Amino acid sequence: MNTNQPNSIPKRKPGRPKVEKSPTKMSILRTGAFLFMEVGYEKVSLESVAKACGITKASVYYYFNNKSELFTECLVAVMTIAHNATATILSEPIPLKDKLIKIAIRQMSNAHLDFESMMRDAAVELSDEQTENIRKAEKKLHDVVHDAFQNAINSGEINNHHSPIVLAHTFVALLTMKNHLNLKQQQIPVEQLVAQLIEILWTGIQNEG
Amino acid sequence: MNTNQPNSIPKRKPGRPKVEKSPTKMSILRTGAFLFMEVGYEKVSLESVAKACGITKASVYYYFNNKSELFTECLVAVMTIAHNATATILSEPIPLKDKLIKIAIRQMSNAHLDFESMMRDAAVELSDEQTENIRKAEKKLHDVVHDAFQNAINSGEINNHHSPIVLAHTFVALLTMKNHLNLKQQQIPVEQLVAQLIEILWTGIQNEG
Amino acid sequence: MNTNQPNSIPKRKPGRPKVEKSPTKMSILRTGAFLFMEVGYEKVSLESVAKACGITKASVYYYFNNKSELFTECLVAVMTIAHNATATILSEPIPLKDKLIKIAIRQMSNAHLDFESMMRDAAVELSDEQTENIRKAEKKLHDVVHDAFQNAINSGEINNHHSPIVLAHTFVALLTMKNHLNLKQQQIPVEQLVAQLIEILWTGIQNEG
Amino acid sequence: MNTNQPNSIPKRKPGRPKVEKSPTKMSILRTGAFLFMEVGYEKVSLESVAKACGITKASVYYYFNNKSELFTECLVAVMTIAHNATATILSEPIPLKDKLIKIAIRQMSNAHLDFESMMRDAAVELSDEQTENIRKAEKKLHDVVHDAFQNAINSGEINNHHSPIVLAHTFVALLTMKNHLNLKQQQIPVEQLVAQLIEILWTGIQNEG
DNA sequence: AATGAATGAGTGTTCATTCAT
DNA sequence: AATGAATGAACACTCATTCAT
Repeated sequence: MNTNQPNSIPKRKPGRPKVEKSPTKMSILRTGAFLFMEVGYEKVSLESVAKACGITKASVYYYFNNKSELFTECLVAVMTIAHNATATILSEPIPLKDKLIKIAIRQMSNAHLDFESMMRDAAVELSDEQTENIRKAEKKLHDVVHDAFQNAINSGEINNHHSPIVLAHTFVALLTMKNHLNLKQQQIPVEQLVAQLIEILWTGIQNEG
Repeated sequence: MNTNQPNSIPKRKPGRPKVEKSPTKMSILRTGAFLFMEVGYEKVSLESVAKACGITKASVYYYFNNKSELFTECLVAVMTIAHNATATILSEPIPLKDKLIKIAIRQMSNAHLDFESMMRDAAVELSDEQTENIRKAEKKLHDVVHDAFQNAINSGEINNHHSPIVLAHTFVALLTMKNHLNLKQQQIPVEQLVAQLIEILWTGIQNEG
Repeated sequence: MNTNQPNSIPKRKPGRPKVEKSPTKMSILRTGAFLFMEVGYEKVSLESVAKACGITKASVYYYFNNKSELFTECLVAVMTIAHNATATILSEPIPLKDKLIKIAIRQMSNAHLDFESMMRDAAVELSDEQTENIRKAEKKLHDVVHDAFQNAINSGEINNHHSPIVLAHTFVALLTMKNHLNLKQQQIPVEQLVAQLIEILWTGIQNEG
Repeated sequence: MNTNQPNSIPKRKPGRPKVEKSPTKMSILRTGAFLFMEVGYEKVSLESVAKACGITKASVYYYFNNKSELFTECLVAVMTIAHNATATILSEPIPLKDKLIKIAIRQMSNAHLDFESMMRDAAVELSDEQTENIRKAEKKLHDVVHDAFQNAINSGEINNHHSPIVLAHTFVALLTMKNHLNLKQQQIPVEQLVAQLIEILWTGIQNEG
């Protein structure tokens, strides 16, 4: 580009250039996501997020207009990551049952709250648009599981006694069990727990061929 | 009151004595239980409990030392009631599968939060003793289900591929699905949902005899 | 009242009886009124009101649900007092001109902001009902002045060249002049200032009889 | 820049030089003046000024050291403009009464806050020097009115019953009435309102010759 | 010349808790 | 038995101001 051509001087934006994806913003997102998943919407104060990032509350507001907006962006990020990881596993050339086990282990290893509980907690403060955005990200996650069950039904890998919708929800419901069990004394290793859960589910849906 | 005066000996009423707890205290317990189950620990203010009872905040403190104590007593009450109802159903002379369905329908018909989510919400504010008290009440509920599964295994009604502990937890985990599904568009009637869920579980554990 | 009659025991309300017009509440009202009139809505923080009363911010909230409610009650109180004082003066058996002077002196001696400026300041935060309440109290003040001018026109005490509406507003507008003059160096004694102002107004409206 | 190099002597443009102030600074001044007059000192955030100018908050600080300085310069500018306009009208060869009407109409047509209310709003944050600067600009406006009244008294156009100081202030006070009336239901056309107000004032001060 | 980043001080509001009555 | 009064600690959010780039 020739800056000497009088008619087409490409005006370089004045002032300090913006950093691509500000590390501070990323730090807030990561910390927020972790905290929200850990203790829920209400119990996370912006002060705590800031402190965990080593910055000030006001700085959080520099990047996010308010708490519900931060929450939304954090949740969408988490959902997107979970979706990608799940989709990757589902596309592997292994039996569905093994995929389900891998997904369950991964999910349960991430300490986090039950998704619906958290949404209920945040519900009153989220705008319709924000709720929709999170739901959209969540639906993508569900859809990828739903499709996997649908395909398995079509290919005869599992029987067609149950709608893939219910199967997907059942699978997700089982994933929350880790929280139920973890908080009590009986510490069962994740792998073992997953194995048993999937076994139960699988016996109920497998094709007897 | 002078108990020595012959005329004023407080005659102990014959028959089963009424519950000794003052009606006000009972009212607080009932209201608190409902509200806590409805919206969780943090979102229930003592002011709201008082107002719902038609009394003042200070009156709540007259009967309960603090919020966590009220919470504890409410939860223990709820658990005890649920335990009794469950035990009654389990003692009926019908197949285990039908019992599970009856229990599931009853549980899901009571709109309420996921138990574990609520405990996590309240966790930081509960003393160890309070947590233990609630857990004890909850354990009684689980035990009664656990015993039912154990008996079914012993009697051969279901297979012995899975530990009764996991079965009990799986069963309880499935019970929380109502919340997951209800919050979304697809409104499925409780009975139908229960039927499908128990069907899946049952196929996984029934004895093939 | 006979408390022995079993059917009509006048239940004495339980608990600590409420003080008639709580001195604390009165103190808040007085202090708030003074501060609001002195520096306007936004610049008065509830913290400052509380401190001026020797209590805590939370205590202010014990008596008033929020800032706008406190503001409303303060303003209505001020307006009511001003109305009563004005009405009293207007009912005295002296010439209208003298009444106007007395009113003006009283008004100007109370240091306060221009009423409309303050309302504009508070406007965005007041509910429609609150605004209406204040306006109602203000209207009573204006009406009593308006009626006085109307009567004077009817009785021929002043000419009928101007509508009583405009006369009332002109009179009130002149009352705000103290603020304009006071803030500058030229300190003119209130009485002298009032005399000149009313003189100008009066010459414009008196009947030449 | 080396001014010794013969080829780069910055040639001073012939004729009247353009206003030296950068267009950005002028934009800030204009926008600030408008906003301050519209909603007062406190309610104008530097963010809003910047956004209205299409620049950043930090840029405002590049041209003005702080908010009170911006306010001061804005107000002085407004006052100067008002002074010039008023002086122009007063120098026209028409009767004083007509001049007053023209001035009043012009003033009332510019939607803005009462000047004194705004000064009181900003008072605590202005340095003595800043306050003085604004007052000086305002005084020039008052003086030109004051002189007009003085001249009218000297020439016998109006009577000498009132000091020109009070007359000037009375005139200015009447100018604020628009705000008082506009905010209520009775919408009176500016011209009609002005006519009535000046009529009252005029009857009170005219010479009966 | 102009900006992105960051902050400290303050504001309205809520709520569990205490205490004298 | 029940209540009115009062409080301290926390929280979401705003804004003028600073500074390196």
